[in-house]
Amino acid sequence: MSAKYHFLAEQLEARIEKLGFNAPLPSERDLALEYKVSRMTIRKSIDALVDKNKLYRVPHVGTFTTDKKLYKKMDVFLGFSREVEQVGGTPSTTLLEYSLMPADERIATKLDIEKGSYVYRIVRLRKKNNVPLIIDESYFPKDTVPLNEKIVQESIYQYIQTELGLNMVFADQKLVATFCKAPYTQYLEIDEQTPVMYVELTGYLEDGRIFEYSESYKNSDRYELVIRSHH
Amino acid sequence: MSAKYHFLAEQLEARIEKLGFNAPLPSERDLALEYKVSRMTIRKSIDALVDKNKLYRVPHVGTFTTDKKLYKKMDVFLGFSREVEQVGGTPSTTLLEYSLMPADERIATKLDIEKGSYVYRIVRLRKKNNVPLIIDESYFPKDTVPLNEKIVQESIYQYIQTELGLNMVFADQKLVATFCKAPYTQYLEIDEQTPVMYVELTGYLEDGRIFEYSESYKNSDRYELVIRSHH
DNA sequence: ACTTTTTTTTGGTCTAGACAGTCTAGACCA
DNA sequence: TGGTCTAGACTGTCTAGACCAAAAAAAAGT
Repeated sequence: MSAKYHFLAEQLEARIEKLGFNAPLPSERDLALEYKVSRMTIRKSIDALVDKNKLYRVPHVGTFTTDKKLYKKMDVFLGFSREVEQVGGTPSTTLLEYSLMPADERIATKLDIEKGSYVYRIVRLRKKNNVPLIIDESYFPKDTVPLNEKIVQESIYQYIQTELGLNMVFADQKLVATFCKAPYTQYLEIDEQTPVMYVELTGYLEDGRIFEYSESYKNSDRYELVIRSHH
Repeated sequence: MSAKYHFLAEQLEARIEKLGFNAPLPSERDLALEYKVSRMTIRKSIDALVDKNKLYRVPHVGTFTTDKKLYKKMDVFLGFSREVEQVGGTPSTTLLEYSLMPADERIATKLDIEKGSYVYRIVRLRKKNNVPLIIDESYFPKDTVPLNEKIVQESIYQYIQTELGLNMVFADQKLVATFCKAPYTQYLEIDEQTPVMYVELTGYLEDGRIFEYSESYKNSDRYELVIRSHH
């Protein structure tokens, strides 16, 4: 973690924030001089930021900050609260259930763990501006993601990334249009003839372990699911 | 394109194919000697393959070929036919409409082109094993993607990639659960009370141009939409 | 004022070293 | 048998140069 290029990338990222869109970065040679590192090192920092879509290169011309219009973020890994905040709404969550339980056959399979090992089961109602949007049933394996009620009421995703230092790399989502499961219609304030999006999400870590499996019902009248797929 | 590391990456990729899963690659130093390049160069080749999920590194131990079980492909950019073939089904397509027309306000906005410039409108019914799954309304801008009826009846995506040499980099999909639009229920062989997935897809090229906008109704009883999102 | 030529700047690639931190296997010792 | 030390192998990081081709800027010529 004490890698020089990593530190430089953070420095540059802070600098980029102030530059606005499509602003030119100093040349690689100048930056190398300024930070007193070799050009290869500053290049590795820039490479990292290009990967993160913070910068783009134009050969023989220069390196520039990203045009946000084109590459605005749509990130499954933000978590619900940040997602809602990004579009200027006020998120709120009602914790309907929080328990530690042994995984049954089905959940063990979904999380790729031993049957009987402990998992957290979390059921949440998520609202935007007090309008109910989503019901979530989430499962986290205790061995990989040790939780407590305080964390659950804040941001689980942020905890996984910053506190546990785990790298969430991708998520598979299975999407089906259906009707809402019986006990949940009242929470979403819909009737049983309203179509909803049913989504099964499996979240993977860098090393291939699954850190989350969730099933959710999303109110399609009020919530549009937007997903970006990269090639 | 004549970059040495790029060439090496291709050589290595061919080599990897023969190695099987989780097989160790020779050490970076050995590879550098073998191919008569510096270690930094062979590293850049390996980095590229790590990005492509063909290899993974274990610090201080070695570099290994990927475990395919974990990283199987799920690619929006395959197109419907290949997608169905991958799961062992037989795809078929009925071309319901094929026309060249000037873009109206709405379509021009979606494709980010001038109103009135020409677009292809293609409506297709897609089946798997003769079971109707999807109705697609697709729009392609003529300037970017010149089509003809023969191409439409084969694979548009393959044509874009191999014939036109365009690089499709990502697609945004907006997903909503709803009921099927009136004239299409008969094609999908469902009634108007069956929930379907309504998907708006916008496909982007490397340079930011939009090569496709489509609206589709997917029969959720028979077709599960699976999407992988990367961080 | 305009065009052409030359020079400079830029990112892209590549080299041949170097040191640090980690893991393994074998030697050695208690 | 079990613990410790050590030498070697490995990836990760970093350096200080170098050359290339394309773009841009500057200079020169008309």
